[in-house]
Amino acid sequence: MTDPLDAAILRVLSLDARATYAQVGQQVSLSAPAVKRRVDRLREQGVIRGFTVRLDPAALGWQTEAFVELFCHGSTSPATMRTAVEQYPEVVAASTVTGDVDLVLQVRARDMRHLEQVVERLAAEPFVSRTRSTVVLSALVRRPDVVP
Amino acid sequence: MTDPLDAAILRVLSLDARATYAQVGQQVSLSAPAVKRRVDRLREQGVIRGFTVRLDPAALGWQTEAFVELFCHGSTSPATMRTAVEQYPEVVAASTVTGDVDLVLQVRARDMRHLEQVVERLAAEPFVSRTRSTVVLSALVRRPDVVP
DNA sequence: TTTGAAAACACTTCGAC
DNA sequence: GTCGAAGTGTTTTCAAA
Repeated sequence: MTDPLDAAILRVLSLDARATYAQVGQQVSLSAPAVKRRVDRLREQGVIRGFTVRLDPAALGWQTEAFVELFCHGSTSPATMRTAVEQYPEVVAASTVTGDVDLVLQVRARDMRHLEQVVERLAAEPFVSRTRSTVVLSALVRRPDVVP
Repeated sequence: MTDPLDAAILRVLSLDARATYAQVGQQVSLSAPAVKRRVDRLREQGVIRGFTVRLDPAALGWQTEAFVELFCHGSTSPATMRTAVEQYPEVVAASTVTGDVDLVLQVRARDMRHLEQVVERLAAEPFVSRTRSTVVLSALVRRPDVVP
Protein backbone atom coordinates (compact mmCIF):
# COMPACT_ATOMS: atom_id res chain seq x y z
CA MET A 1 0.00 0.00 0.00
CA THR A 2 2.70 2.49 0.97
CA ASP A 3 6.26 1.45 0.27
CA PRO A 4 9.34 3.16 1.75
CA LEU A 5 9.37 5.67 -1.10
CA ASP A 6 5.80 6.74 -0.37
CA ALA A 7 6.72 7.09 3.30
CA ALA A 8 9.72 9.24 2.37
CA ILE A 9 7.54 11.46 0.20
CA LEU A 10 4.97 11.86 2.99
CA ARG A 11 7.71 12.75 5.46
CA VAL A 12 8.94 15.53 3.18
CA LEU A 13 5.41 16.82 2.61
CA SER A 14 4.59 16.73 6.32
CA LEU A 15 7.45 19.20 6.84
CA ASP A 16 6.53 21.39 3.87
CA ALA A 17 3.32 20.63 2.04
CA ARG A 18 4.03 23.37 -0.50
CA ALA A 19 7.33 21.87 -1.60
CA THR A 20 7.40 21.41 -5.36
CA TYR A 21 7.40 17.91 -6.80
CA ALA A 22 10.91 18.63 -8.03
CA GLN A 23 12.08 19.51 -4.50
CA VAL A 24 10.44 16.42 -3.04
CA GLY A 25 11.96 14.34 -5.81
CA GLN A 26 15.43 15.62 -5.04
CA GLN A 27 15.10 14.51 -1.42
CA VAL A 28 13.81 11.04 -2.27
CA SER A 29 15.85 10.51 -5.46
CA LEU A 30 12.95 10.49 -7.87
CA SER A 31 11.91 12.62 -10.82
CA ALA A 32 9.12 15.16 -10.40
CA PRO A 33 6.60 13.24 -12.53
CA ALA A 34 7.24 10.09 -10.48
CA VAL A 35 6.56 12.01 -7.27
CA LYS A 36 3.38 13.51 -8.68
CA ARG A 37 2.03 10.12 -9.73
CA ARG A 38 2.66 8.73 -6.24
CA VAL A 39 1.09 11.74 -4.52
CA ASP A 40 -1.95 11.53 -6.82
CA ARG A 41 -2.27 7.83 -6.00
CA LEU A 42 -1.94 8.44 -2.25
CA ARG A 43 -4.72 11.03 -2.48
CA GLU A 44 -6.98 8.63 -4.38
CA GLN A 45 -6.31 5.92 -1.81
CA GLY A 46 -7.22 8.29 1.00
CA VAL A 47 -3.83 8.02 2.67
CA ILE A 48 -3.46 11.74 1.98
CA ARG A 49 -6.62 13.47 3.17
CA GLY A 50 -5.51 16.91 2.08
CA PHE A 51 -3.01 19.67 2.66
CA THR A 52 -3.34 22.31 5.31
CA VAL A 53 -1.59 25.20 6.97
CA ARG A 54 -0.17 25.07 10.50
CA LEU A 55 -1.09 28.21 12.36
CA ASP A 56 -0.14 29.83 15.65
CA PRO A 57 -3.45 29.67 17.57
CA ALA A 58 -2.47 32.50 19.91
CA ALA A 59 -1.70 34.83 16.99
CA LEU A 60 -5.24 34.28 15.75
CA GLY A 61 -6.85 35.09 19.06
CA TRP A 62 -7.21 31.57 20.48
CA GLN A 63 -5.60 32.14 23.86
CA THR A 64 -7.33 29.39 25.83
CA GLU A 65 -7.41 25.67 25.26
CA ALA A 66 -9.03 22.88 27.25
CA PHE A 67 -9.94 19.23 27.32
CA VAL A 68 -13.66 18.97 27.97
CA GLU A 69 -14.87 15.53 28.98
CA LEU A 70 -18.52 14.72 28.46
CA PHE A 71 -20.49 12.11 30.39
CA CYS A 72 -23.36 11.06 28.14
CA HIS A 73 -26.63 9.26 28.67
CA GLY A 74 -26.21 5.54 28.03
CA SER A 75 -28.22 5.37 24.86
CA THR A 76 -26.42 8.14 22.94
CA SER A 77 -25.01 7.01 19.59
CA PRO A 78 -21.62 8.26 18.36
CA ALA A 79 -23.41 9.71 15.34
CA THR A 80 -25.57 11.86 17.60
CA MET A 81 -22.55 13.03 19.55
CA ARG A 82 -20.67 13.79 16.36
CA THR A 83 -23.47 15.80 14.77
CA ALA A 84 -23.86 17.83 17.94
CA VAL A 85 -20.24 18.70 18.68
CA GLU A 86 -19.42 19.35 15.03
CA GLN A 87 -21.60 22.45 15.22
CA TYR A 88 -19.11 24.08 17.57
CA PRO A 89 -16.26 25.79 15.71
CA GLU A 90 -14.44 25.82 19.05
CA VAL A 91 -14.28 22.02 19.08
CA VAL A 92 -11.01 21.13 17.37
CA ALA A 93 -11.25 17.40 18.02
CA ALA A 94 -13.67 14.93 19.54
CA SER A 95 -13.12 11.28 20.42
CA THR A 96 -15.20 8.61 22.08
CA VAL A 97 -13.10 6.88 24.71
CA THR A 98 -12.95 3.96 27.10
CA GLY A 99 -13.44 4.57 30.80
CA ASP A 100 -15.98 6.47 32.83
CA VAL A 101 -16.00 9.43 30.43
CA ASP A 102 -17.78 8.94 27.08
CA LEU A 103 -16.44 11.75 24.95
CA VAL A 104 -13.27 13.86 25.11
CA LEU A 105 -13.28 17.21 23.30
CA GLN A 106 -10.41 19.53 22.61
CA VAL A 107 -11.77 23.03 22.73
CA ARG A 108 -10.14 26.27 21.65
CA ALA A 109 -11.56 29.55 22.93
CA ARG A 110 -10.63 33.21 22.86
CA ASP A 111 -10.39 33.44 26.63
CA MET A 112 -11.73 31.89 29.84
CA ARG A 113 -15.03 33.69 29.50
CA HIS A 114 -15.51 32.27 26.02
CA LEU A 115 -14.47 28.79 27.19
CA GLU A 116 -16.97 28.97 29.99
CA GLN A 117 -19.74 29.83 27.54
CA VAL A 118 -18.84 26.94 25.27
CA VAL A 119 -18.76 24.49 28.17
CA GLU A 120 -22.14 25.76 29.34
CA ARG A 121 -23.64 25.24 25.89
CA LEU A 122 -22.13 21.75 25.70
CA ALA A 123 -23.47 20.90 29.15
CA ALA A 124 -26.93 21.93 27.96
CA GLU A 125 -26.91 19.43 25.08
CA PRO A 126 -29.72 16.93 25.71
CA PHE A 127 -27.45 13.87 25.70
CA VAL A 128 -24.90 15.33 28.12
CA SER A 129 -25.32 14.48 31.77
CA ARG A 130 -22.15 16.07 33.14
CA THR A 131 -18.93 17.76 32.00
CA ARG A 132 -15.42 17.94 33.39
CA SER A 133 -12.91 20.46 32.03
CA THR A 134 -9.15 20.53 32.19
CA VAL A 135 -7.50 23.75 31.06
CA VAL A 136 -4.26 23.59 29.10
CA LEU A 137 -1.49 25.58 30.73
CA SER A 138 1.10 25.16 28.02
CA ALA A 139 1.32 23.19 24.79
CA LEU A 140 4.72 21.51 25.04
CA VAL A 141 4.61 19.41 21.90
CA ARG A 142 2.39 19.62 18.82
CA ARG A 143 3.46 17.41 15.97
CA PRO A 144 1.93 17.00 12.53
CA ASP A 145 0.98 13.46 11.51
CA VAL A 146 4.02 11.25 11.83
CA VAL A 147 4.94 8.82 9.07
CA PRO A 148 6.38 5.52 10.40
CA MET B 1 -1.69 42.10 12.47
CA THR B 2 -4.10 39.96 10.49
CA ASP B 3 -6.83 41.84 8.68
CA PRO B 4 -9.95 40.21 7.17
CA LEU B 5 -8.07 39.55 3.92
CA ASP B 6 -5.36 37.63 5.74
CA ALA B 7 -8.04 35.63 7.53
CA ALA B 8 -9.73 34.84 4.22
CA ILE B 9 -6.42 33.68 2.74
CA LEU B 10 -5.73 31.46 5.76
CA ARG B 11 -9.19 29.94 5.50
CA VAL B 12 -8.59 29.00 1.87
CA LEU B 13 -5.15 27.57 2.64
CA SER B 14 -6.44 25.59 5.62
CA LEU B 15 -8.73 23.76 3.18
CA ASP B 16 -6.05 23.31 0.52
CA ALA B 17 -2.53 24.33 1.34
CA ARG B 18 -1.36 23.48 -2.17
CA ALA B 19 -3.77 25.86 -3.87
CA THR B 20 -1.94 28.19 -6.25
CA TYR B 21 -1.68 31.86 -5.35
CA ALA B 22 -3.92 32.60 -8.32
CA GLN B 23 -6.59 30.21 -7.02
CA VAL B 24 -6.44 31.73 -3.56
CA GLY B 25 -6.52 35.17 -5.10
CA GLN B 26 -9.67 34.38 -7.04
CA GLN B 27 -11.46 33.42 -3.83
CA VAL B 28 -10.38 36.51 -1.93
CA SER B 29 -10.40 38.97 -4.87
CA LEU B 30 -6.69 39.62 -5.00
CA SER B 31 -3.96 39.07 -7.57
CA ALA B 32 -1.50 36.21 -7.21
CA PRO B 33 1.45 38.46 -6.27
CA ALA B 34 -0.63 40.19 -3.61
CA VAL B 35 -1.55 36.82 -2.09
CA LYS B 36 2.06 35.67 -2.14
CA ARG B 37 3.24 38.83 -0.41
CA ARG B 38 0.67 38.38 2.36
CA VAL B 39 1.50 34.69 2.79
CA ASP B 40 5.22 35.50 2.96
CA ARG B 41 4.51 38.13 5.59
CA LEU B 42 2.32 35.78 7.65
CA ARG B 43 5.13 33.22 7.61
CA GLU B 44 7.67 35.80 8.75
CA GLN B 45 5.34 36.91 11.53
CA GLY B 46 4.95 33.32 12.67
CA VAL B 47 1.19 33.31 12.18
CA ILE B 48 1.79 30.60 9.57
CA ARG B 49 4.06 27.97 11.12
CA GLY B 50 4.24 25.88 8.00
CA PHE B 51 2.30 23.74 5.59
CA THR B 52 1.60 20.09 6.19
CA VAL B 53 -0.21 17.10 4.84
CA ARG B 54 -3.27 15.58 6.52
CA LEU B 55 -2.92 11.83 6.63
CA ASP B 56 -5.14 8.90 7.50
CA PRO B 57 -3.38 7.51 10.60
CA ALA B 58 -4.95 4.06 10.18
CA ALA B 59 -3.69 3.77 6.60
CA LEU B 60 -0.16 4.33 7.91
CA GLY B 61 -0.41 1.62 10.53
CA TRP B 62 -1.44 3.77 13.52
CA GLN B 63 -4.45 1.78 14.63
CA THR B 64 -4.49 2.74 18.31
CA GLU B 65 -4.73 6.13 19.92
CA ALA B 66 -4.89 7.12 23.57
CA PHE B 67 -4.75 9.99 26.01
CA VAL B 68 -2.03 9.24 28.53
CA GLU B 69 -2.12 11.37 31.66
CA LEU B 70 1.09 11.71 33.65
CA PHE B 71 1.30 12.55 37.34
CA CYS B 72 4.70 14.13 37.88
CA HIS B 73 6.86 14.83 40.91
CA GLY B 74 6.20 18.31 42.20
CA SER B 75 9.52 19.83 41.23
CA THR B 76 9.49 18.83 37.54
CA SER B 77 9.87 21.77 35.16
CA PRO B 78 7.88 21.95 31.92
CA ALA B 79 11.18 22.03 30.04
CA THR B 80 12.18 18.70 31.56
CA MET B 81 8.82 17.19 30.66
CA ARG B 82 9.05 18.53 27.14
CA THR B 83 12.54 17.24 26.47
CA ALA B 84 11.57 13.81 27.73
CA VAL B 85 8.29 13.30 25.89
CA GLU B 86 9.61 14.83 22.67
CA GLN B 87 11.85 11.78 22.28
CA TYR B 88 8.82 9.58 21.69
CA PRO B 89 7.67 9.60 18.06
CA GLU B 90 4.40 8.11 19.35
CA VAL B 91 3.64 11.30 21.29
CA VAL B 92 1.65 13.48 18.92
CA ALA B 93 0.88 16.22 21.44
CA ALA B 94 1.73 17.07 25.03
CA SER B 95 0.20 19.73 27.25
CA THR B 96 0.63 20.73 30.86
CA VAL B 97 -2.78 21.13 32.44
CA THR B 98 -4.62 22.33 35.51
CA GLY B 99 -6.06 19.79 37.93
CA ASP B 100 -4.69 16.70 39.59
CA VAL B 101 -2.91 15.50 36.45
CA ASP B 102 0.23 17.40 35.40
CA LEU B 103 0.68 16.39 31.78
CA VAL B 104 -1.71 15.07 29.12
CA LEU B 105 -0.20 13.25 26.14
CA GLN B 106 -1.86 12.15 22.95
CA VAL B 107 -0.19 8.95 21.90
CA ARG B 108 -0.47 7.07 18.62
CA ALA B 109 0.61 3.43 18.48
CA ARG B 110 0.45 0.57 16.01
CA ASP B 111 -1.68 -1.56 18.31
CA MET B 112 -2.49 -2.18 21.97
CA ARG B 113 0.74 -4.05 22.52
CA HIS B 114 2.73 -1.11 21.18
CA LEU B 115 0.68 1.34 23.25
CA GLU B 116 1.34 -0.71 26.36
CA GLN B 117 5.08 -0.59 25.69
CA VAL B 118 5.04 3.17 25.22
CA VAL B 119 3.06 3.70 28.43
CA GLU B 120 5.49 1.48 30.31
CA ARG B 121 8.46 3.48 29.05
CA LEU B 122 6.71 6.73 29.96
CA ALA B 123 5.89 5.40 33.43
CA ALA B 124 9.58 4.61 33.89
CA GLU B 125 10.65 8.22 33.27
CA PRO B 126 12.25 9.50 36.48
CA PHE B 127 9.85 12.42 36.91
CA VAL B 128 6.69 10.35 36.41
CA SER B 129 5.01 9.06 39.54
CA ARG B 130 1.92 7.53 37.95
CA THR B 131 0.09 7.27 34.62
CA ARG B 132 -3.54 6.95 33.63
CA SER B 133 -4.53 5.98 30.09
CA THR B 134 -7.74 6.46 28.19
CA VAL B 135 -7.99 4.65 24.88
CA VAL B 136 -9.71 6.36 21.96
CA LEU B 137 -12.55 4.28 20.54
CA SER B 138 -13.38 6.49 17.60
CA ALA B 139 -12.19 9.89 16.35
CA LEU B 140 -15.46 11.71 15.64
CA VAL B 141 -14.07 15.12 14.69
CA ARG B 142 -10.58 16.18 13.67
CA ARG B 143 -10.37 19.73 12.35
CA PRO B 144 -7.39 21.66 11.05
CA ASP B 145 -6.64 24.98 12.72
CA VAL B 146 -9.69 27.20 12.51
CA VAL B 147 -9.39 30.83 11.47
CA PRO B 148 -11.80 33.12 13.36
C1' DT C 1 1.78 50.78 1.90
C1' DT C 2 -0.26 47.92 -0.82
C1' DT C 3 -1.73 46.78 -5.22
C1' DG C 4 -1.83 44.93 -10.31
C1' DA C 5 0.56 43.96 -14.83
C1' DA C 6 4.25 42.11 -17.23
C1' DA C 7 8.37 39.42 -17.87
C1' DA C 8 11.74 35.98 -16.60
C1' DC C 9 12.17 31.94 -14.48
C1' DA C 10 10.69 27.52 -12.46
C1' DC C 11 7.40 23.91 -12.00
C1' DT C 12 3.63 20.86 -13.56
C1' DT C 13 1.77 17.72 -16.45
C1' DC C 14 1.26 14.80 -20.32
C1' DG C 15 2.67 11.63 -23.82
C1' DA C 16 6.29 8.70 -25.45
C1' DC C 17 9.59 5.54 -24.27
C1' DG D 1 10.53 4.53 -13.73
C1' DT D 2 12.74 8.80 -17.01
C1' DC D 3 12.82 12.35 -20.59
C1' DG D 4 11.23 16.28 -23.21
C1' DA D 5 7.84 19.76 -24.59
C1' DA D 6 3.90 22.63 -23.89
C1' DG D 7 1.12 24.76 -20.55
C1' DT D 8 0.98 26.86 -15.80
C1' DG D 9 2.49 28.86 -11.72
C1' DT D 10 5.92 31.66 -9.14
C1' DT D 11 8.54 35.52 -8.24
C1' DT D 12 10.60 39.86 -9.23
C1' DT D 13 10.30 44.42 -10.92
C1' DC D 14 8.05 48.56 -11.63
C1' DA D 15 4.49 51.93 -11.91
C1' DA D 16 0.19 53.51 -9.95
C1' DA D 17 -3.47 54.22 -6.42
